[in-house]
Amino acid sequence: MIPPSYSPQRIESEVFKFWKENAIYEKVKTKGGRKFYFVDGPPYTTGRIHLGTAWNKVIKDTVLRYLRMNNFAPTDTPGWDMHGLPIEVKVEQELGFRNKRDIESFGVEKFVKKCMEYALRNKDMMTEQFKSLAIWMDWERPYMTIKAEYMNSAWFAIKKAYEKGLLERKMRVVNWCPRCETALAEAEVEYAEREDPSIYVKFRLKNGDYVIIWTTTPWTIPANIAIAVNPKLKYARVRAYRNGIAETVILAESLLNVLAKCYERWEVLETFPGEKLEGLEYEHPLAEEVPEQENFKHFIVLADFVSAENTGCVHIATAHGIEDFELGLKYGLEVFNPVDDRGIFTEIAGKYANLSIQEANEVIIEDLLKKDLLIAEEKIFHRYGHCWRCKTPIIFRTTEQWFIRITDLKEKMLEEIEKVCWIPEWAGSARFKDWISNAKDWCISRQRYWGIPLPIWICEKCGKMKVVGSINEVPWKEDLDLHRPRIDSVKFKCDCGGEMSRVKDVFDVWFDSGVASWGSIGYPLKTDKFDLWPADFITEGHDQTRGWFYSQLGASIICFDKAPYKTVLMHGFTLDEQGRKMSKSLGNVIEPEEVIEQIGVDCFRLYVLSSAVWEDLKFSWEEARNVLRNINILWNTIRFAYTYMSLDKFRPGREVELSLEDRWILSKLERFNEDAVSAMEKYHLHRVVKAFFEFIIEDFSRWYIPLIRARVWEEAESKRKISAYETMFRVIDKTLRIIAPFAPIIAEWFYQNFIKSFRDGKESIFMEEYPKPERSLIDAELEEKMKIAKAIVEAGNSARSKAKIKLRWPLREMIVETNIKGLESVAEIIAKQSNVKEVKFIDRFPKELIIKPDFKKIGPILKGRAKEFAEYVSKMKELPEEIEFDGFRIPKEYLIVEEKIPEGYEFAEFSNGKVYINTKLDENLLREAYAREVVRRIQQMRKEMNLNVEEFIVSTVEIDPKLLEGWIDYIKNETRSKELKFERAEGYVKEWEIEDLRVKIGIKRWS
RNA sequence: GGGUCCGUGGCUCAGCCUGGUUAGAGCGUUCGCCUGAUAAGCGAAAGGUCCGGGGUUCAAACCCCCGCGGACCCA
Repeated sequence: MIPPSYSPQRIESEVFKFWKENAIYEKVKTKGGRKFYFVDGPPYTTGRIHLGTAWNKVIKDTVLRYLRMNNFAPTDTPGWDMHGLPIEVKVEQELGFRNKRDIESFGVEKFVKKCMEYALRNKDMMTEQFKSLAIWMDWERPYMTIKAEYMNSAWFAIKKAYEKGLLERKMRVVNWCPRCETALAEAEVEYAEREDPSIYVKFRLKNGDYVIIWTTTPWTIPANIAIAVNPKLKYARVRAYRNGIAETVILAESLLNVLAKCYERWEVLETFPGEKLEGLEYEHPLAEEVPEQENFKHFIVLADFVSAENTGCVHIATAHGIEDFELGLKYGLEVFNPVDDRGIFTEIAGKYANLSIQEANEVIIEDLLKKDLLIAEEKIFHRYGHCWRCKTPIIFRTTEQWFIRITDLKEKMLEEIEKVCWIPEWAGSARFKDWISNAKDWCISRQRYWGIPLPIWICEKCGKMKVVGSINEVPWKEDLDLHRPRIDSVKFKCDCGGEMSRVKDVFDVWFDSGVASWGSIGYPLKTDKFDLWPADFITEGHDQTRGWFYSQLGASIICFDKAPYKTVLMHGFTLDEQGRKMSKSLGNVIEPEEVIEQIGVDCFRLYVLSSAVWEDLKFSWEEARNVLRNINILWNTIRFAYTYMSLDKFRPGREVELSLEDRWILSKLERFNEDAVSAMEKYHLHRVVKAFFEFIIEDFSRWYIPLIRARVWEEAESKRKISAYETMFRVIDKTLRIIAPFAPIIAEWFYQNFIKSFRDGKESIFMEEYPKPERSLIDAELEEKMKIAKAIVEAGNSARSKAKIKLRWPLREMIVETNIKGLESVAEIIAKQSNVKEVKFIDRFPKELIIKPDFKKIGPILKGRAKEFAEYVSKMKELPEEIEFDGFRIPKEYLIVEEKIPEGYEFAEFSNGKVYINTKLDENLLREAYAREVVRRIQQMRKEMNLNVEEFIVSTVEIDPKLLEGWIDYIKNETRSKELKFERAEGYVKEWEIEDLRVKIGIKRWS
């Protein structure tokens, strides 16, 4: 039985139950023989999936189901990314911790355990959410980045890097979070608007002149080592006056206006290129406050990166800026870093010791002011980097970190991405290429707890280094857990006799997922599945350009000199209806559950799969509900077919005589099939969804079913009827299989409840093969003709609506004026759908022309005789090239020509011509019209009485029987009336108005 | 500041790669129709500077260049 209306929740629970009880997933999983290696990009275990994560997995599931139906047995191990700062921060919040000291005193072991529990709990919650989206993956056996086997895969990679000389420890400026007290990767820095001080400071040269610098980080001045100017830029030496006192200052010539912030007037003494300033020595502005600074020489250096902004002179603190540091390497400048891990000044900062950088900002500004070195103090709003987890503004600090020399691998990486198939193409050729070209060495060390420990041991005595590439080198065999702090207790003997201890750091969490292409199959600990590598297919959002696409490529080049994936589908982001990011602070987050509750899993899937995969998806409730409406139509069409087929105990496979519309819909079906398959080859999932809706709504529901209605209502067994069943069955059967990967629940449900009521089948639709198009059934010419027929019917409707004649009223004739030939074959269809008795096709419908002069044009020529001329031309039946009128020669351009529609006709245009309908109703037509009006009303009353479709009735109609002469049998037949009497209405009685007649109709059950 | 993508009726989008009838859908609006798929369905109408400007071309929503706006990534 097919219930009258589509209830997603109801069929979901039935199908989920069916799948579970019969272990369908397990059976389908092992069905195919062809190998396919898919790697799931592991979602981070935040605890809740959001719209984007849901979309991501739906894409994956659709592809996997498609592959399985094509006899592949794709790997479908789901992954979980479970380490890292985000979880540490969450756990810290739960425990009310403020900093690392709190963790240390709580105990690292307990803390790590908490993190693990938290990650596992979240993983379980998210698993349930994914399952409810009908995602068929191997949920019982996921890969997890926290498992020893997986961590081993990361160690393997780092060992490889070490062996290839790609691992190095070096002093570098890194993004540093003073709250989390750790280095951050580029990818972990989030930019946001922020207010900072903006100050202009005078630095006194040894010769007494001043150089003016600008900075938004006063706290970096204690670490100042140099001033940089651009060698090519023009600088000016200026005498500037303030309160009558003059001093000499230097800054970029084009930026002299800055002086107005402090000086009343000034005069330029000389100008010169920046290179002239090189080597000039100056006094550190806070020399007294920071005595350590006495140890350094301060002088002006040259740098191309200095631009003509602010003052054109840049204060350089080698410890606090990437460019500063690099410049320092070039000039051999000292690195003076007075700020500790927490962002607090150390003892060497002199006066500022123990102040945080924020506190120091104020004190420093005050000191500069006191020393009369501050030219101006302002505020600035600018974009500034923040820690992605705790939102603390990051600082730049020079620290010793572990790096992978990506810069050495760039060439190879660029070469390898050329071999990858990117969808869309520009994801690789433009976006990813750009990112790699700009890639810097990868800082892989983090000074944290919850992560894969760096497997690097260093001898405390001789400094020798040992990189452990395998879990097998760890002395314990049981209860294998490589996490901190236990791993920290492992020591190795050095050749020199000393003891080697592990470097305390853990891996950047991006490194974890970077090894997924072999970590997910347990390599190198297990080798049985490694022949699958590299991945045939992966798909993630475009944010993963810098993330997983990149980390995987880097790690893979290190280990295997080869890209870890063959095809990458890059999908978009989910945004809100206005195209904004969904975020808690904006309050515009839409939960997947919310959507599913409203429209169901299938509609959710079809909705997210309906827009171009690589484009951002602006979530719209309106559109989402529209999908539900469309699926409802699918439901109704199948229910329509089911009602009659089951009434007639239909079995497919009987001899048929296909009529025109049958052949047409089958042609459309095969075309849909072909489009679906070719779209899937390119992973253009959205094209399949679009084609599906177009086929079902436009072709099947709106056109085919109305055309065959009369055929399926026939009482007797007829070939015409069977052919319609046969056709519908084929359409539904194939369509369900085509769409099954996208809308698995409804497809399975109809497979069980519709398809299998009429033919034998497999246990599940997912054991069926994906349909292959039968191109021989595609008939382009027929499709074209039908398209025109549709257009003609629509034009006819339009003409009717102009003439205000209802479709229910039959018309004598329709005249189609067109130069298209061969439409006779669709004449019957047009006639039926337009409710006209006859359709004629002609090249030219004879019409009277109304010819009028264009008075604006002839007026000036003919003057007073224009009226006479108008009368003359109005009698003309045709339009000549030229008219001779009383000695004038009037070209046809001076005339306006209108076509007069013959009396009793109305018309409308269509793509290839015009459609005229004869609007005159003769007696016969009128009687038929009345008959149909009566039928319509009796049907309405039958419905109101809740009569069964097959039940017979007795009808009584209070109307002059002459009005229905010749149509009595028709009425009886249509309404299943055993008797039709023209007398006092009885039974269920209703009074109706048919045009201007009042008619009482009564019906009652026949017994 | 740089890279990539996107910009088409009130809204959501197709078309663009491969230039060529009158730029298509759906939603919404207005008017109507249909009726045993029916707590559905269908049609018609109104509504478009195809972001703006330049170029190439016989011809540009489509190809090229320069702007503007948005998203993502980077600086």
